[in-house]
Amino acid sequence: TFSLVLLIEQNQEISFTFLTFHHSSEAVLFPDWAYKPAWSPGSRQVQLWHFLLELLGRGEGGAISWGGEWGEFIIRDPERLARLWGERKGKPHMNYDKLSRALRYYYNKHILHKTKGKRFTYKFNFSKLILVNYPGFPSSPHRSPISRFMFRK
DNA sequence: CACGGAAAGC
DNA sequence: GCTTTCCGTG
Repeated sequence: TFSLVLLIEQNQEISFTFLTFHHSSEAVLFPDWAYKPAWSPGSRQVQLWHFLLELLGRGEGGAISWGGEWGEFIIRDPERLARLWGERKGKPHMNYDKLSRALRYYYNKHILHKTKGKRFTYKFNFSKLILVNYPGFPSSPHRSPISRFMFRK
């Protein structure tokens, strides 16, 4: 588990996505700016793990859903998930073979690991999740207009 | 299926 | 830098 401290400045509204887990009393509160794609100029485009959290947070359930363990998720419909991801990225030929290669690149970056022996099952390394910087926080020396969560190495 | 190298795309 | 594409290997 980890705790999150937020510094709220005056008159600032922050939208949150509340991610809950089926078989756990634990939950993660994600500020939307921490992982959702920004639309402002200079924005980076959405990353796959952002997209996965977005679907999981919506509880959409058909293509992907949380598993039994903390941070674990199961891809219920691999080709449908790939199609949704492909639509988001403008890649009409996306499929699970290619999407899963992108997931495997996350292993070395400590974002995900595989739940071995369980088909289509991966696990977020939430214990390595850290907050980089808060948008507009004046004392941050290297502040950028877009703040993010990152997975600590 | 799952893995990871290699190369290309953006 | 983060995939996307392709593919040989277990």
